[in-house]
Amino acid sequence: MKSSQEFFQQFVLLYRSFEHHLNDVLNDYGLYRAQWSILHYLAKNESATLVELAHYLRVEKPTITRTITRLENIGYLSHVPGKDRREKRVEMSESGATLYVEVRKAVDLLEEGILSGISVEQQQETTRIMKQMHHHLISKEQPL
Amino acid sequence: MKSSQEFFQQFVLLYRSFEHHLNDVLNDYGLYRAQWSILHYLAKNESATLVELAHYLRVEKPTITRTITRLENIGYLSHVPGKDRREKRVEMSESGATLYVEVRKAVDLLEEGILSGISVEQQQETTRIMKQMHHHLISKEQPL
DNA sequence: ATTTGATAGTTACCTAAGCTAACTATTAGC
DNA sequence: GCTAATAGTTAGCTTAGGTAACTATCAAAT
Repeated sequence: MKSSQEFFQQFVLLYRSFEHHLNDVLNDYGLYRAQWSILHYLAKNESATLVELAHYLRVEKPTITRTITRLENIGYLSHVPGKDRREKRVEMSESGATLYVEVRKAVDLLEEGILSGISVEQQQETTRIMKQMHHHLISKEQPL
Repeated sequence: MKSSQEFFQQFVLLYRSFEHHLNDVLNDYGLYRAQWSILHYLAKNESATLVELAHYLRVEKPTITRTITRLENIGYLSHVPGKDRREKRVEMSESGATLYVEVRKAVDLLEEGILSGISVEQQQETTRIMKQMHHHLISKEQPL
């Protein structure tokens, strides 16, 4: 079998298993994957507009709107006023930030468990390769 | 940021981009990801029962039932009679197999494009690492 | 041989999370 | 100022996952 086939077969299986376990962790806190990915972004980037999130996560705007609405309803987000009144800029609220650090611990535990036995060098090398692959995919979408 | 966090952030982003492009390819043939993963399994394993597929893909039985039903309706699967009359063993029909080789070409093209510039050795090493990670996840689920 | 328990699959139903199409409200460019 | 483009929303569809409860068949123990 082609090494590319083996690669992606393993890649997909691993992703599905990972998503499964991640969901188990998140559900303990009443969260879902899509919500978590937004909180994660806001933890690393302070604030974001919906379009920014849509681009980053590579989903359409209505998908983001819905997830944001849910996070707002729970009270994990707050608005950041800006001068462009079309856009809606959000950041984590205090309770959102509090929850994030808590869940982050549990997710770190899961992730580090999965990576146990794999050296930091190998992790970084693999991350680098994945970035390269991601870049190949992005450049296919050029006509944005 | 922890290297595990960077790893999984990249991992998830890459997966989502990949799934997106894979879907684009599959849709040209009227297929979806879940259907494709079953055809892929049957291409590598000749035949399978629903439970076998559920275990491999790590989803529940009703999910498999539905996807199999769809593939049957399109005519890509046929039954393999066996002595245990509880189980339903399926394989690809002729038209399923024909479609598979066709789609396989397109998917190979996509996958090889994504992996371009990454040596076969690196691909294999990364596959090995992913297998190791997958194994960590599986062993967490021991009580099966 | 019969009963009991496990296993394979199905049915019905719920939910998350993606999508498109069509819309409003702003802003930017000419 | 008018027109284009951009940000976001609403409505509605679909895939694909999940549980709970069920039937049919088989295996094992008594």
